[in-house]
Amino acid sequence: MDQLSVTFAALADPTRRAILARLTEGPATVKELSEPFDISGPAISKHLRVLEKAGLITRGREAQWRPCRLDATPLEEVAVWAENYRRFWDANYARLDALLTEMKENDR
Amino acid sequence: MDQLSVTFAALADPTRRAILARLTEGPATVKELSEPFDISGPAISKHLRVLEKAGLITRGREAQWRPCRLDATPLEEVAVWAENYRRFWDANYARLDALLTEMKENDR
DNA sequence: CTCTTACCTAACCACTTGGTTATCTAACCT
DNA sequence: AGGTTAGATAACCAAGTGGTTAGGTAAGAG
Repeated sequence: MDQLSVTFAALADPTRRAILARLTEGPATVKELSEPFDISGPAISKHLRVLEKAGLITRGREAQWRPCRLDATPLEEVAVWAENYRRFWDANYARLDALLTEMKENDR
Repeated sequence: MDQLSVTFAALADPTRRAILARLTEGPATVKELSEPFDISGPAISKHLRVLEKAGLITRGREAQWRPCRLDATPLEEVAVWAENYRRFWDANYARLDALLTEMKENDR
């Protein structure tokens, strides 16, 4: 699978996006990351492995803790990819705008 | 599942992203969309249903054809989401830059 | 009316995913 | 040394995914 697919797949889970959001406030241990969710430790471990394979986090070692930190670089590719479609969602607004104008015309 | 998760999941497949890319050039029938890929018709049908449920395409009816057209509006949410992380990938560049500067310093 | 074309649905298969519990390692604390 | 804490791994399970083939429907063409 290509990098972009792996990234999108990693982002397709709300728990994983919440973990990323938490990591914007700074590094955190696995325990800290798992606190907001009522799922088991191993489940969190799996999510972290998915994020790590997608290159979205990196993990260090400090005694018995394995602190995670955000690495947002793959998200730039996501942003660039999405931005290429901007003219199409803009186009929809343009079309809607045209429709509304037409309706006003017909009203008169 | 929330809208964003469904959108990301839909985008996590290269075939589906290729279909979206093709649709930027204008509406297309299912047959036309399936041509570039050597997978069966039903497989394409499934991909289209995923895209439709994600709100990324709409489908009309014209005689025996069911023309698909792009609806990029869910991608705006994706772009906005990713943009919120811009400062973090920028931060990485900043850190890398600092590192390179430091290495140059040490070289002298 | 029959044939072909475009497309969908159903049933099936192998593989992946998101979760679990149970068990292990590694480091710190008495 | 023994106990606790942080975390990973293994084995398992239900549900979802991406593909297949077979068969169905609906519309245009001869």
